[in-house]
Amino acid sequence: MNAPASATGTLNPAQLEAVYHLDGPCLVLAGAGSGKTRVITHKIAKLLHAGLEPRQIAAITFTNKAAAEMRERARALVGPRAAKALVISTFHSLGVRMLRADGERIGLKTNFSILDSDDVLGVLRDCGGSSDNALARRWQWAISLWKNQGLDVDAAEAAAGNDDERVAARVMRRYQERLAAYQAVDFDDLIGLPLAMMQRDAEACAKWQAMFGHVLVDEYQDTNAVQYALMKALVGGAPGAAAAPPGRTPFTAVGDDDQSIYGWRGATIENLKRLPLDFPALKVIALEQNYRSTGHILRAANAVIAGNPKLFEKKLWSELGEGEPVKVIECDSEEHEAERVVARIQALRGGRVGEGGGMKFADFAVLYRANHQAKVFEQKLRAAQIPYRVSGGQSYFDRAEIKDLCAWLRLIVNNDDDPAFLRAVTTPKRGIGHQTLAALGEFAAKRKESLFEALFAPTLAAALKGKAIDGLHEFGRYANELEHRARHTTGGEDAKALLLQWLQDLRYEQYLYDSEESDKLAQARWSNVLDFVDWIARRCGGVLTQEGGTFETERHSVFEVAQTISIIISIAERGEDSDVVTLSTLHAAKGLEWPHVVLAGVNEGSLPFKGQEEQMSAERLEEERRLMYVGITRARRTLAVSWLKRRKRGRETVAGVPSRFLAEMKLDEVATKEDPRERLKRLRAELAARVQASEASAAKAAEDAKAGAPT
DNA sequence: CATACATGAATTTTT
DNA sequence: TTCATGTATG
Repeated sequence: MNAPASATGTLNPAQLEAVYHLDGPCLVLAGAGSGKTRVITHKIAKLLHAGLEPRQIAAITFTNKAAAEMRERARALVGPRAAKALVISTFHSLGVRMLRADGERIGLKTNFSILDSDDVLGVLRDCGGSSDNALARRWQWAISLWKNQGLDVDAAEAAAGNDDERVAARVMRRYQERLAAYQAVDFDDLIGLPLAMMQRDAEACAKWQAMFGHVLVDEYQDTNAVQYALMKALVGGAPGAAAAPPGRTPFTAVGDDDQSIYGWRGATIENLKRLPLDFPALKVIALEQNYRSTGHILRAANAVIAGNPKLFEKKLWSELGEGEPVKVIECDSEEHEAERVVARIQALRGGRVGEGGGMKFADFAVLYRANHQAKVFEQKLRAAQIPYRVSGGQSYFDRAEIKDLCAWLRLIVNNDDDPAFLRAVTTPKRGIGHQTLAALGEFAAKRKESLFEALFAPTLAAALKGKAIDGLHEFGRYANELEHRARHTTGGEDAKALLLQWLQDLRYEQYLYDSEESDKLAQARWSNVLDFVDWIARRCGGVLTQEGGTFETERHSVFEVAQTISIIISIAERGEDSDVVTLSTLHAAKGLEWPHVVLAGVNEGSLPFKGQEEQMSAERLEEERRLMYVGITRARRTLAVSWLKRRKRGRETVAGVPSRFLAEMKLDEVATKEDPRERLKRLRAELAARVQASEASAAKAAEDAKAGAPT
């Protein structure tokens, strides 16, 4: 989140009103760039002054990144001690916290596992008796949406409208049984189960309602039905009741209905509509002054969003002056588009256009509707030797080698975590094949035990051959030993020694070289593994050397760190300090800003997106329009919008039509063709770049990209 | 059983 | 164009 221009001093009247409304329910409609995070952090400071303890203030976000940034911003205001104690977390981590503390009240062991979506997919294939990944993914999708709507298995069955959904509901029933047996929960359960706990257990409900003196919810427009219910439960509104009594705990919901772009994953604008009804005392405050963008940009944004029906009246304005007009770029093809965008970046950096001279690469972003659009830009940027980063690229923790190691850690923490067991027992290969595992699985299922428990059953000998049993026992013995050792490490050095010993025991490095065809790839993966070890060791704490001296941080055992692994996993540093151009989807760009933004591929069919033979509903179109609005409002100083005259669809190339949103921006300018002189200059520069970028460096870049190394 | 080739389908994403 | 799944062949 960004320090708005007014960061130095005072809050504007609307912001002040939001900050000072401490005692009742409050909805802050924060337009794009209106200083939303400032309001939240100042309100936190105000609440502390008013006498609340830091631990009584909960600020809930959607991503770990947003939570980390908010804590950082709060720290600047209230100091490190208070900031550390504030409960700033995602819905999901708050859920984990509640379940680890009190999950036993609803029959969940305190060391339950959290399945990631790959695990879930595997379990679903199993439950549905299908090896079809696409089918399992559809089930996963359907089940997740049901859970997000607060439906249990019975309700889902009732809601299923067609045969596919009925099958999905049946799979869901077996899936839920399986989760219970594993003592595992999925991501959706991290919201749903704490809610269920509060609804079913009056004591737990009272405890958690008493926990917080004020609850703040960021990006409120992105909440789904279950998240809203959980929030209501926490602040003391009767969850799910038709006419909820007013809440006892004051809260602040901060959001922008015009930036609601996650309807497709269950977020519902109903939550905004219902807030004033569920909380009649609700104070609604709109933040309309924008501290980010210039007049031309803001006017285009307002013009586009005016095409949507309004929930709350709100119009952005700015004192930053008119700035540069929005530029429309008309392109022959995707390649042409990428080349022109690259030329624009180079021109602005060289200071040739307007007042935008001397910019860094990090001042630029290219935003698009779908991930695949990044590809051409990557090519052209590489050819021009411009460093870049692609949003939503494969995360460090999605990599196979990291997941392998995580599976081991999960198994140590929770022996009943069968997906983790299956992954750990087969990586590296230790002569335990699927025959053996199938037999073990059957045996365990019959006894209603987890695989790990079944491992040591004396009667297992009847079901399996001696050699297989020996292998399994050896594995089990080693896992137990590792668990024991992991519980008794103290601090980072100790942890590192243990983890390296473990990797050696597994012969994991050898395994990588054996399973990867090129040594170079194996090397890259091994270095990921070592990074992972360091990362865990750091989290285990101990003596830390930093600029300004050494610090002693709290020490944790490897076991303790492993317990939190799947939830903290995505906090990992993503190296955001380097000077690179950003390529990002519009969705991933929400909440960010850049001085110079290009919206690429703004064509009918792409934005608004339309699947083949899809009938576009009004709601769908409105969400696409909000997406366009989000894109426009990312820009501080210049905005360019490009569209394609020829567009690829599948194999064939079809005529491209500029997006209706382009007309809706009501730009005075006519679409600009490329100036012939500019074109010549560009082509010349490109030729030079192409000569310069030797084959070798291109090959290296390709190799790096393949190995997943950051550029 | 494993590899080679053909065919078909292609949003958005966090936890 | 690419990726993944399906079919045919050795």
